[in-house]
Amino acid sequence: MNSGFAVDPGIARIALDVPIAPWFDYRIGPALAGRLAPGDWVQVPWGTGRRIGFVLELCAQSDLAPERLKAIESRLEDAPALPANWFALLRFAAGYYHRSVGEFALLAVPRTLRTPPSPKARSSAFARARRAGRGVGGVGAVEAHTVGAHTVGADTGEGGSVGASASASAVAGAGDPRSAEPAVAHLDATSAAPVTASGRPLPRAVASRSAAGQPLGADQQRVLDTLCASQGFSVSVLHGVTGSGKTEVYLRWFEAILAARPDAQLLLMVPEIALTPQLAGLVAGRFPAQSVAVLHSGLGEAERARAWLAAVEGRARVVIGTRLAVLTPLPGLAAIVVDEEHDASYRQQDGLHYSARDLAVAAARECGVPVLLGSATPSIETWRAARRGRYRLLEMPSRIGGGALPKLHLIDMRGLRSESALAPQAQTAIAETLSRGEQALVFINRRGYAPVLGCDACGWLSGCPECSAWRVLHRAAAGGSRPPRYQLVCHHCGGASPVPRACPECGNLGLAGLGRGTQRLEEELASQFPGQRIARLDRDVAARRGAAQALIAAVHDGEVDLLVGTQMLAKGHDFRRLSLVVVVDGDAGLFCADFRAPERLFATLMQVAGRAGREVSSSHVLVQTRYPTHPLFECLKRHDYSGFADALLLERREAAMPPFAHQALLRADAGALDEALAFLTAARELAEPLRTADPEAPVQLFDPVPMPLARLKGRERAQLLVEATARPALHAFLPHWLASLREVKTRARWQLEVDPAEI
DNA sequence: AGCACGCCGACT
DNA sequence: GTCGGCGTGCTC
Repeated sequence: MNSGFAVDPGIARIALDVPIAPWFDYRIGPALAGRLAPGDWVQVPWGTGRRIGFVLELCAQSDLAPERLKAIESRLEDAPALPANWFALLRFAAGYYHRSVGEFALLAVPRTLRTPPSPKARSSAFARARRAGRGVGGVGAVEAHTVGAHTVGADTGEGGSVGASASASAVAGAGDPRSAEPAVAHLDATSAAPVTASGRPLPRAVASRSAAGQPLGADQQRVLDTLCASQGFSVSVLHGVTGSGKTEVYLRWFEAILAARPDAQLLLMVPEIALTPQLAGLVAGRFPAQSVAVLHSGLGEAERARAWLAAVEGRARVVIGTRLAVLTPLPGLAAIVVDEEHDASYRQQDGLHYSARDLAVAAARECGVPVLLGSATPSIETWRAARRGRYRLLEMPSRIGGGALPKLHLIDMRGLRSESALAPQAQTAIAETLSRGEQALVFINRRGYAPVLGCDACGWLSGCPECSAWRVLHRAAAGGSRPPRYQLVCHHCGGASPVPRACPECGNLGLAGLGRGTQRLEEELASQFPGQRIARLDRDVAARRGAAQALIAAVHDGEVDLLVGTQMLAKGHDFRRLSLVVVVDGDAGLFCADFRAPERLFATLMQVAGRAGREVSSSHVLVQTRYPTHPLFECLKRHDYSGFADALLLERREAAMPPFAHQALLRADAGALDEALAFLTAARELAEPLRTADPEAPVQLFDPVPMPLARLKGRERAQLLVEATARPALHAFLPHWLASLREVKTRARWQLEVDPAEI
């Protein structure tokens, strides 16, 4: 500012959860003049109602005519202050994903706290959430579900034997907040040397001691020492095999930071809701329960508001959460861990698209703190950054306690004509495993009874009327002795229909389910292995609250011999008596159109293989495949993620595909495919004068095409891929393009996705 | 995105 | 005669 005159900030730019503009200008009335600052929460009139938003900045003038501006109604006096580093993150997110700050800001705020209070409410939503939080602790919701020692101690996969056995005693206290000893209190006073937010190196003595009291393995200690020496912003990748004890490293690092700086806040991000209760239970056992806050979409509104406020007001030391948690304002943020960083659930797919993993790195940068990305199979983007030296690579190549990784065998399914889902070798292996009193897991990534119902006379198949997909044959829960009932369910729109008595095309009565899913596999196994206790876990089973937890507990208690399930089983659970894993369809996605499919398959197989043998003497993984010579399996057999990823990077570089190209996807949907395609064609033409502006860094646009799942919920969908070899070129092009797209008159709905996951 | 208004079919 | 379907249009 070179003006000698004070600017009269008569206008406030307000962030609102409305996607039509990056901010909205409001007049500051006399009552609020001089009392408003960026970061303040305000209530403003909006249309016929009112909304809650934040002050982004104050200014003297608006682009809008003064008579179109409304005045701010009030400032929310008891709302928490929002840290500046949070706004920096929001600005980055809004710029990167080309959305408004308000959309990201208000997405992160629990609904109860951003809903204008009804006139009859006696106290504010903030006051209520604070009252509820006092004395109960942020982790309250977790304790209620996971006090049982078997559930908590045994389920946290990466804890490995160190973490798991340690938690058995720690968690006994976690159920009762009064007896949960604060882990940091055990650390000696000399360790309390204060460090700044960016952190001076911590004494080794601090890092190697913890409430768990068991020594770390050499790999773990080396990684921990490196992490504790981190100063300021840095990105580390913890590449550790399943069972190498990554969780224990995270917790020791957090303990060390808190010992040096008791007011620090740590963010632990986890991929799935299913994993949070177990992990939260473990963490609550290691830190004072009242200082742990859990944030995921499965929480009730009140619980969420309470945990969020505890985090925002700095009362929570450790915040555990799923992807949404990355947008939580944390005034004392000192470090971030992204566990299973490759996991697809870090990507928000519908509505506002973002990668929570990437935003975690951005948040760390904005706050000047270290971030750790942990995985047994890092994403290819992360792996490349590590290979280039942009991220620091930390390796934990072996299981703790010298445990052996499972031995992997391929079963060649070519020429095998069997009614059974399992090859004879697999059946024999299961029988032998069960006879030794050990457990076996059969993995099939397809839920339901059969993927499609078909007519054997005319070839009719059970298509979904709303989507370009088959309706899957599902067996409804059998009621007592009644025969099982079936229905057809679309896995995309959720639409269900009764199974027709006869073929709707030709009237033939011979309708049959084609192929198999978890339900049919369970049925087959029951007849092949009579007398064995068989359990199934998939999304249908887990839909009932508490069912998944109960089933997992039963497996741990040895009440299950044979386990059938989908992806859900592959994540995090550490089944110590499990010595055999059979993958029914090891080829799923191997030749899929999506170029990321092999990466996902490798991660899934590696993960499901990792379930086996953490406590048995030897364990085996059998992968049934029709392509036993595929190089992916060669790497998998050697547990050689690096080799696989390096080869993949080479391929991607030659094909100029991500991460060597940067992409954005314009998606449109309409009642008719032509409408969606017409919009995208117009969009492509509008891009022409913009993309040639800089011939040195070209942006390339492909032809508009129908999406792989062209029809969804009755809407026809199409997409247009935009690609550039340099990210700045792409991001320079997009704002101009988006501005011109907003002028297009179309009935199609559209949205831009930066760094699309699937193409 | 919400949430209004507005114009046409099956119910108390 | 109303309730309610979702098409269109606006929000600082």
